[in-house]
Amino acid sequence: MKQQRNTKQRQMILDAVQTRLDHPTADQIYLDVRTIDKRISRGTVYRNLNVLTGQGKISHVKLPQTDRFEADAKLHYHLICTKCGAVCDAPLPYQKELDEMASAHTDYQILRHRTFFEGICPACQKKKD
Amino acid sequence: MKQQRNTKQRQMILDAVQTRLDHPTADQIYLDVRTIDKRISRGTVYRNLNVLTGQGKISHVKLPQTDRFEADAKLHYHLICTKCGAVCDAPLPYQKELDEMASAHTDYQILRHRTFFEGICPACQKKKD
DNA sequence: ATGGGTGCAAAGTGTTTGCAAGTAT
DNA sequence: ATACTTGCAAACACTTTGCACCCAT
Repeated sequence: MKQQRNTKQRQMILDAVQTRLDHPTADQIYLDVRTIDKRISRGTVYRNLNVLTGQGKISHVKLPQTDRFEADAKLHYHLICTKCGAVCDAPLPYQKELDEMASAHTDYQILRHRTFFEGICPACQKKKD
Repeated sequence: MKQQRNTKQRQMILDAVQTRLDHPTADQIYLDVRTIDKRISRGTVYRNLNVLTGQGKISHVKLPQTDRFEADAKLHYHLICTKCGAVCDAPLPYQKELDEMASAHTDYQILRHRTFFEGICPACQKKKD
């Protein structure tokens, strides 16, 4: 694997993800970092989010619409509001038995699974439209 | 809800999805339908795939990269090869208990969940690179 | 010094949309 | 006749990339 350096941009991007408690999109990270260094480019943010994900320092949350990133690298599920798009962690443990079941019944070499729940968040329920 | 018509384009698109045994992308459907009617447009395909999904006649498989569609409208999981992108149905039943668990532990009104397994398909395993 | 990294802008993907003309009901 | 649909092309939203310069090691 190629040697990877520690640039100040990469560090700022990691800090930005770790600072946020939610699930920011790449563009939100870009905007956050830009408040500190207004010369950073979107390309650099995208490239580094991928590098940091590869290093296991952050995780890439693959959802419909727009992908998101978060500091918590442990496997877990997400909840997404189909009205407003809000994303939060799901209060359920990762079901590793599902990977075992899938492995047992297919010839795929199963690595993991990703699950996201679709529903209406409390705020949108109140709007009752 | 607005009245929906039965156009020949819509029917051809539904037929195309039902004819395929795999999980075609919108563009694959477009190409398939084009072999029959070379005047159809991508916009029409996208619009109708959404309409048909809304009618419950087909299902929209939301995966990273490119969304796919399939004739089977029952809830089920998918397997995706991280090397070649191949998609197939997972041999596991939909775990409705997960929806109940999520409902019990959050204030979201849970509608469903989507799960996809990531792994290496048999063909790519043989390539052993 | 050397090769990974950055900024910039252009190019890609995949999908949606405005509009005038067409057509199912 | 009415209003849902279509074809076309332009517009979008998000992400990747080529390139010349820069900088961490």
